[in-house]
Amino acid sequence: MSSNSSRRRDVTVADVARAANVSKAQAARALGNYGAVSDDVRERVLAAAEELSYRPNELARSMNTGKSHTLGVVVGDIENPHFGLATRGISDTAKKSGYNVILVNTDEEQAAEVDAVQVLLDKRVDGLIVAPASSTETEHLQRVYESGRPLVLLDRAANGLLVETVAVNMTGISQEATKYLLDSGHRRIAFISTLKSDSPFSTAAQVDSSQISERLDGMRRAFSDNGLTFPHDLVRLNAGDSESIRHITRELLSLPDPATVVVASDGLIALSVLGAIQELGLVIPRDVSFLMYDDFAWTRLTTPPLTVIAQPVYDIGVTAANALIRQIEGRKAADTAPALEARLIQRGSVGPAKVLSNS
Amino acid sequence: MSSNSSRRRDVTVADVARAANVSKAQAARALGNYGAVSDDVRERVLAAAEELSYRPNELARSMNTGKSHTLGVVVGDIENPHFGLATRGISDTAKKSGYNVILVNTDEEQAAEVDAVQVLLDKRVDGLIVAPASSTETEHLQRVYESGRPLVLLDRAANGLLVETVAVNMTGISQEATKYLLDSGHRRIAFISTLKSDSPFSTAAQVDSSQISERLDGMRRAFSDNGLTFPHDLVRLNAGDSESIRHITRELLSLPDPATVVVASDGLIALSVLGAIQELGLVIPRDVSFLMYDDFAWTRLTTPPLTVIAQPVYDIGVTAANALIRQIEGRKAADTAPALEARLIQRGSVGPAKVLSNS
DNA sequence: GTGAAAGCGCTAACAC
DNA sequence: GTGTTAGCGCTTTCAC
Repeated sequence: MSSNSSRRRDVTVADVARAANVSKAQAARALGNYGAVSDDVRERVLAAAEELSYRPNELARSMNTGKSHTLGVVVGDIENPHFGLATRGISDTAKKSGYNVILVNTDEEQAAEVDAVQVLLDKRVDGLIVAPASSTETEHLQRVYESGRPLVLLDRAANGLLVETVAVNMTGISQEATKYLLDSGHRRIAFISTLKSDSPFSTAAQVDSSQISERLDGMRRAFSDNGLTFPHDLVRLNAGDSESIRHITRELLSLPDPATVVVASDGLIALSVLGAIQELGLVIPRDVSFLMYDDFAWTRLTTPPLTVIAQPVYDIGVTAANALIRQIEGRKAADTAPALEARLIQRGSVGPAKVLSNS
Repeated sequence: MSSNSSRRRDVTVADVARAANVSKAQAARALGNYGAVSDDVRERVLAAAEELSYRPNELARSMNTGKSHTLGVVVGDIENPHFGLATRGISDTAKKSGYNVILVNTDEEQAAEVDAVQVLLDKRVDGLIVAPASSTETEHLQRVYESGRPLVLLDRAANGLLVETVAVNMTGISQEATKYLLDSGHRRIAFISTLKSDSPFSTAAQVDSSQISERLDGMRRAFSDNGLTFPHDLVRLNAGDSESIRHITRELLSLPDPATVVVASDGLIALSVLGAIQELGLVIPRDVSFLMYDDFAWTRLTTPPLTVIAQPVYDIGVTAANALIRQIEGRKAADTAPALEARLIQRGSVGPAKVLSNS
């Protein structure tokens, strides 16, 4: 049986080399399998390594090669199943190509994101996947880009940044969904997002997130296609925590000219909106209609099941990871652009608009 | 304006030292703020660093210090909101203490877990948090322990491993919940878990997960407290993907002596079980009762809202991270043991047992 | 094929 | 306080 148990210090190439009676260089070559090594030497080295249960120090290795075989991922909220799923896609894909993943959560705080990117860079990750909290404050991403480190944006584009971005375009689907709502007779369509924005929404204002601005664009188009005017007064940004979302929901539904349908911009928001509607004693879709982004399993279990805009979230993660790895390994973009498209799934939460009592 | 933009090579302490007209050592001391440095020198160095936009190479730093300021986290499935939340707790806590988190997903595969632990060790993380896929195959964890690297187990204990474990004890709550079911007249109580197990469940068999065996223990106790026999035939392990769970559910509900209540061992399973019940056209709790582990927001939105066993998942993450960091920094355990307890939340999914037609 | 020796960017003894 | 000099564990010239 092997004598020494692993005590304090780790065993190094030098130890292995000594045990195998070869030079450190040869041992290193055999272990890292690069360069030229005779079969004889390789065998002896590998045997010795096994015997000593040698494990390379990846830190030292990375320092020389400059490669850490690690992908840095920065997301707003890992607790949000949307990001959970996307992260899963990234992680699975990374593993398949021999990469690890460092995950940093930013709480959707700009400062935290800047920090996270810096930390990851300092750790010399081979590349970064970032779901930027803002589409306008992007100097930190610009720096990454300039430093030459591969970077892929997830879910949201960054203004003026020529960086590969993996996201489904939301304009079309939003337009389609809105048309559907209009066709059902709805005119008072509310939209709730947690997006942090300085100005409460106003027509001209550039919205600080490509995802959200695309969705709003789609809504606007659908309205103008029908010769109607988009009800800006029903757009609510800055919806924060659950309580805030509930409050907003109650308010939207008790306006003099209330919303007849509420669109929730993600699954977390949806839960709070639905909670509020439930508390108000309103019945979907009789009293109010409901539409949400993202399709999770629970949306089929409510009464009625919910009408949603489903996104291929896992695939977005996979695609982003593949794109990043391709960049890292300096390969050309594949010509087969995988179609990432959202689609409207009509279930039971959208009904005809409630006829107004007056007129 | 500063002349050189960041081109190829990174700027190093040597560069900064040169620019500040001091020795490399002094520059390093000032930058890493350790050792003795005069105010004058510190200022010059910091200014130079700023000017050159110097960033320390954390890899090099880690190699010397042996500390990477990084926590390795190994979970079965980040897509599962249970782990999403726990991870969030870990991540928040880590950040607060200046640690980063490397997340590795194992798909609940033992081999992947062994691998993940090894990779993290190779990357020289300061410590590990692992939610072990198995309570019995623990050699890899044993090795971590022996190597002296701090290790904390999450959610599940490992047999014979004297490692700090953060998990709520499930026996008591399971007993309480089962008593509640028994009091409601249920005798045919089914339990579904995705736990991978060699043998289909049998009384004596040691179940390969502390979490699950505790839950089963609790059930058994409640039954014997009432002088009843636990219906082992209704325990289903190895429930795999969604389709498998649905199949199992259908089967349990169509036995000659069918289950009158189904207990789902986590949120993901619950979704499939509920889907199956819905497809069967059964109504909860009239036709069948339902109980699940973990309390997510959507459990309040179904009709009826679901009765659940809530665990402080986020806090489990927080506690685990704190414990690990404490170990890493060599501090003593805090005497204030934070109580992590699960509790039964009665909502509407458990009703009186359906009276059997025969007898 | 092989080995000696020079780094990678940083920290840490050790003198002064 | 400051500078000099070794390393950390590995990869990588560069001779032989």
